[in-house]
Amino acid sequence: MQSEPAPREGTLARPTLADVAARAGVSASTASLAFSGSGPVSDATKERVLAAAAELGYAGPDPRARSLRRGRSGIVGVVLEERVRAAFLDPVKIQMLDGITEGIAPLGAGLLLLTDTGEAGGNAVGIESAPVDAVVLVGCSPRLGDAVEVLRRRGIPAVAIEGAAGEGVPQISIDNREATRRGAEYLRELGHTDVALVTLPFDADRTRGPLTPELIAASTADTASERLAGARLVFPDANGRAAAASSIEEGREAGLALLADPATRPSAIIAQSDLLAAGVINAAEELGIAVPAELSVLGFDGIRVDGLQHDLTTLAQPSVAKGRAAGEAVVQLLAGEPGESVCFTSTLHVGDTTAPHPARAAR
Amino acid sequence: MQSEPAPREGTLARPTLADVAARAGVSASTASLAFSGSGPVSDATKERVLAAAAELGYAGPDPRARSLRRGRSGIVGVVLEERVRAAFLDPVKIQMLDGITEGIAPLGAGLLLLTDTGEAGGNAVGIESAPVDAVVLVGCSPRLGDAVEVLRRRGIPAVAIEGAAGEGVPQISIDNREATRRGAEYLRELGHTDVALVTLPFDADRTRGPLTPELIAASTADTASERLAGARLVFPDANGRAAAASSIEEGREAGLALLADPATRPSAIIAQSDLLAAGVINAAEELGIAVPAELSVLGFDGIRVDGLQHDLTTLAQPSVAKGRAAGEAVVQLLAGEPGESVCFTSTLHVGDTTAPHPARAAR
DNA sequence: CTGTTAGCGCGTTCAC
DNA sequence: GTGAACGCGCTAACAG
Repeated sequence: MQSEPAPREGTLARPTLADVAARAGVSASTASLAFSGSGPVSDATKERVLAAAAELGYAGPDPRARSLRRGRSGIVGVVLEERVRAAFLDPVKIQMLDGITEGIAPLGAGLLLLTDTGEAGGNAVGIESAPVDAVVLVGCSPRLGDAVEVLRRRGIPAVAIEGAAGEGVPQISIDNREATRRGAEYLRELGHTDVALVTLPFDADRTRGPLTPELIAASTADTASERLAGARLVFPDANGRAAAASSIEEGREAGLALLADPATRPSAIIAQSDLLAAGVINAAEELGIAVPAELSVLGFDGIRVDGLQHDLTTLAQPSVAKGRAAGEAVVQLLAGEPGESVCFTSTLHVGDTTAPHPARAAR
Repeated sequence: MQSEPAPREGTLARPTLADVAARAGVSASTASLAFSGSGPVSDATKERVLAAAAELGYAGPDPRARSLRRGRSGIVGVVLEERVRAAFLDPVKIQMLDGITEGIAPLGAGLLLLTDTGEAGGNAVGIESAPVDAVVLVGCSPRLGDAVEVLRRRGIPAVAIEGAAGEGVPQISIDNREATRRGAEYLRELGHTDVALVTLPFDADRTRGPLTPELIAASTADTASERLAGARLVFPDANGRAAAASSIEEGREAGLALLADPATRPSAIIAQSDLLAAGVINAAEELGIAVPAELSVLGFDGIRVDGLQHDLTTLAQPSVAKGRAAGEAVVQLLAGEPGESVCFTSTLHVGDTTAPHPARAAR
């Protein structure tokens, strides 16, 4: 072994732990302990090692070698069912991500963004080859089953948020159906009988348009289906429109469609997200319909819609807590524990976008 | 060495490539080639290996070992200067992230979210210990210099978006000063002379309030400073307020403060982001000030502000392209090439939020 | 086309 | 408290 390996391509050969150890006059294992700090090393030795490292420009142990040796990479994967841009347009997802970050904080792990779209061709790092210690599956997708199977084979623990999971996969969810039912009941108590729905997309194609039985039957989106079912528990004949995404603009379009004709105009609208609700409110204001005097609007999520000047009546779900619970489940799984499934309860927040039915209020 | 290592805790020992090779009756390297597909392997052998893998429940090569051997992890780090939630509230950042994803697509690499906040205590995976092949630094921060130094020592190539970088670090930026100057000139051509500013935060504390010389002097935010400088090239005396973040709500507050007093009310406001501009418009509408008839508003970014019913006059910057360029620079660096710095040009998009100065229009 | 030989850089036994 | 050896699981060279 040469003491001075030839630098290649003008780049100085990066020093390795062994180099540092040699420079400090100690053995490699001692140097290792000096860095990981987990073993008994005299302060003097430790200092000498650190000094040697500084002189050589050694930047610490190679994470790749470390993770091979330790069997852990210190990375948690987050699998989104859409492309990054789409996922992060949804405030709820962002909050969940933030919650996940909190939940896995004790791990000190990084978050690796993964999508289940398409296949990881070639040597791409997909769900089947990512150097992750665990994975959080966000949102239910048809191919989620495959993902779980791959992970099971790889022995990588997984947690699912809002999606049918599988054996040994803790599930973090909320009471979509029951919550929506409660919201709908509140509207009924206010005297509303003629209620329309603006739903989240039901399928991967994000079909926009009227709520047809076919569309509903072909649903691959649990969340949309469950919230719809909850609403129909109270208003069995409620109809409406499916949006192509959860956004203010989509809500506005659906709102315009539902409110344009005074003859068929509902007295209340149940939107499956706050962004959609905000859009519906915008639409109403454009049409000169007063909210909540002439139209009640119910949202879902409990986010603060940036720029909306209403206090939305909504079913507030604990998005951050959901993420945190998922993160904590990851921590449990990595500790060899079973990993706790949690179903959170959404709470009806009564704001200023709902009011008694106009006819009743007029009495 | 035992041929049957004791399975621990009821978990079957995960098969390794060697196990598969043995089962298939080939050598380990052959099995390796069968998986990576990069070498000459007969179809028959390949099939046999794959079959053996399937029987054993082998899920493919261990990414940790693979990355140690190859010297590449297939992961690109994205360093955000804020916590995840804050960063992803900014549409521009999300678009950039999406662009980065596109840019590094040829690598098939995953995106690892990193923040430069605090230190990665213990064995946490921070910028100084993340198993990444390259890094994109997003946004300029005071400690960005440290980050670059750490990466240099580790030999990890870096690209900086909107931030002073350093030797060998390609920089992706836009013409903040010049673009704002053009926007300001457009306002001057419309006859405006009394122009107020709503800026992005100048420091890490995100101080909200009047634009004082002290605040500006202590700026650690290039973007805010440059855009300010550009505006003052045209309106040297322009004053205004710094927002604590780029959001509609912050814009609204600043707007209310600037517009409340009719005596000092400007005829135009230059906002340093579209979200801030949208907030200013909301504030104006609340105060019964017509946009653009009584107040012109200029934004920056060129994003579609969800829910805003105006076509904002703004300086459209190519956010996605910026991200893509950063991604491409990463690809170049990893290929051993120098990595190209790019400074994009923003274009003035004239929408319906700017109009001639009221006095001139009245003529 | 396939097998053999060496490590990648580190962490972890053990002895001393 | 420290040193010596071994191997994590895989793959890049070569030899056959």
